[in-house]
Amino acid sequence: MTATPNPPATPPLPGAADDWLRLDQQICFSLHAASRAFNGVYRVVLKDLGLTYPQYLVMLVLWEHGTLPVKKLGEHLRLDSGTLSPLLKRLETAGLVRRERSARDERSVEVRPTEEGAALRERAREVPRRILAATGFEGEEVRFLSARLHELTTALDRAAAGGA
Amino acid sequence: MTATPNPPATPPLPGAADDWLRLDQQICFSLHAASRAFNGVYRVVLKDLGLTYPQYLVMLVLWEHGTLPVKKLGEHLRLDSGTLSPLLKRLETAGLVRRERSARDERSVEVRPTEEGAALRERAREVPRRILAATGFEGEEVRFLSARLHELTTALDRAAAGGA
DNA sequence: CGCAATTGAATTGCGCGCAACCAAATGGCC
DNA sequence: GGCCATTTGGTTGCGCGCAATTCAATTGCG
Repeated sequence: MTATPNPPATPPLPGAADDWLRLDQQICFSLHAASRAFNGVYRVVLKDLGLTYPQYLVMLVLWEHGTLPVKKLGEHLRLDSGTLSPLLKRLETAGLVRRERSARDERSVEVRPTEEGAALRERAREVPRRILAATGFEGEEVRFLSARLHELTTALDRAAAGGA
Repeated sequence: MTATPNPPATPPLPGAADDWLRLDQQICFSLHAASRAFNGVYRVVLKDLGLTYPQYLVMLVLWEHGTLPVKKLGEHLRLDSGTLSPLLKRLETAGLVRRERSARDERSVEVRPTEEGAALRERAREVPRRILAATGFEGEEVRFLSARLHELTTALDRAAAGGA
């Protein structure tokens, strides 16, 4: 399955290029697919809670830090207002958070979990265990993988920001 | 940064649950963030080619396998027609592929790279090297990470399909 | 003080990912 | 041949994710 018969036309670089391309395909596919597969499992597990995966991420941050302005929320999650604003509006409609303009800085919007939102934390306690079970990995492996992915993200962000 | 002062209210499970939750946050965040970070780097690198990341994935498959029906493309990429149909339509508009109903099975639509689409392969040869450089990882590490992510995807897909 | 620059959210537009639904073609069965 | 389930793509609807724009509030600077 991993054997290319021969590049049919115009290879301006030596054969090694094809190896790069194959490697690229690997990491391309595997990361993309893993991300979507994770999303799928979270979708199933979170259905009971009425949360999507990104909404769950938001609630995780709010459970840990309490009330936060949209800006801070975005920094934790690497998301901007273009993504967060409608998402938070939906969470508010669902009765899980409240959004109110800060008194001392009218530009800022404070996001605060409601009673219901805070209560949801208890129902969410089962989630991590079920996710870990779905991975079939040991906690140690997950931790390791996590660390690697974090390194990767840091490097990629630097590269993207640094121009190329 | 990873120190929770103390769970303020109603923990029905012993403290270990908080560790699960933290671990979940880790893998949650790291995978999600890594996926988006990768997407961001690809966005930059692929801009010259006029391709998005998923479009690049489609072209990779077509470059390797030649003409394929939409169904097969979807199997390679784990994507369904809901995603592929509009994407392929855009690739066709861009002049990179042609779509034509199969003669012997009118249900099937064959996707074939055009001359221009095939030619794009040469311009894409630089991409993998630039991506790998952006990761700051060695080829070996990438290979390893890829393999792990592939395992992860397989496990997660099984779990999602298997009901839980 | 007044005015420009900056900041924080919201909005718009577009592409992806997926579920749900639909239509046409095919193949099996009587 | 007629009737059915299955297969294959397409369409719709909704929720991200991100770039670009807009707008109000704030800050900084003369």
